[in-house]
Amino acid sequence: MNGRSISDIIEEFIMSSLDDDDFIELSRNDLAKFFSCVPSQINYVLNTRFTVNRGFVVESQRGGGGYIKVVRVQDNNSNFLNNALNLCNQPINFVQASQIIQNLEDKEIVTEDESKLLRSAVSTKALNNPINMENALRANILKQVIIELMKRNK
Amino acid sequence: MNGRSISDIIEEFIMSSLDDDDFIELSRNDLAKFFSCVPSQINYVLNTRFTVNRGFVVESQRGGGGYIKVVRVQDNNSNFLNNALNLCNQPINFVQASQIIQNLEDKEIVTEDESKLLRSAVSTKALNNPINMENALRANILKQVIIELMKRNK
DNA sequence: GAATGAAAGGTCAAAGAAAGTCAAACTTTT
DNA sequence: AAAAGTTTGACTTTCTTTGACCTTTCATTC
Repeated sequence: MNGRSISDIIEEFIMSSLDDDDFIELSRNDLAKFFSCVPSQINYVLNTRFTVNRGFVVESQRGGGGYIKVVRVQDNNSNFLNNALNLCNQPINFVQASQIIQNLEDKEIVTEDESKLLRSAVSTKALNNPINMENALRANILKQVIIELMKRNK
Repeated sequence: MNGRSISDIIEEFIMSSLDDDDFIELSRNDLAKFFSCVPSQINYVLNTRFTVNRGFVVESQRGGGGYIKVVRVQDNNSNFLNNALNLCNQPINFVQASQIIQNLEDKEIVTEDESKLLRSAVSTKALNNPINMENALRANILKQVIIELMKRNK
């Protein structure tokens, strides 16, 4: 039947909680209790309904005082950004990446400074070596970013 | 608006006590009493929030008349950048990277916008999967950056 | 001047409090 | 019947809170 599932109801609840605001913070456990479901159901709703493609980002923190934050990310350039985002579902070489970044700059979505930063973050140098070594890789990326920053004001 | 745990509140208190000054002296016991927590909670806050990477040094003295002194360390930009660069010669996890970026922002080397970009570029999400696949990885990084950009102008 | 006791602060590990993951079981749609 | 979508719960990870015990320093007292 096309009656609404509990997930649909939770989705609607979160949606209307968001209302005009750009974000909402909620407690996974409380929400689960409120809807008499298991906490992981909240994750299911979040993962299936509040995706980037639908214009949301979810952030969270565990432990005491933990929370889940649902952020709405609609904006004026949403078509262009969504396209770019979809391009990112395939591998992208540096030239392509650089073009994307150039477009961001042309549309004034990022400043020239920022586009330089981004280019350095995805440069071949930054991404050269890794064999499943997240931290080493990250270090390398940051290194490039910092070198770029050193070029600022002389 | 992300501050619900007692640790967050104590952090905020210390931060705002610091305000313009570059150091503040406080009594661990009094603070703990004030916030109705155990004294070691103060240490927890100090250890997790007022770290060197975040630009603080904590000094203390035991015994009668003991105290805890939280000092904001200042450092010129080129020193700081050099230090940061050196840090990048070892693997860096996201928390560490994030602290470095925060410092860049605090020192006004990057804008708040830029620091958000950078954080997203080195986020665990961005660097999660790779097995020596530069392009896929880069795509992933860009994806994160774009998501970040979507948050701009609402 | 050494011994002592109180007054700080320090450490560390266990317990607690969230949230995350993943796969199995179930339901609905095609 | 197969595929797709949903629900559930056991297990994991992360972050915070708490308390018992330790160390250092200062002020007395002998």
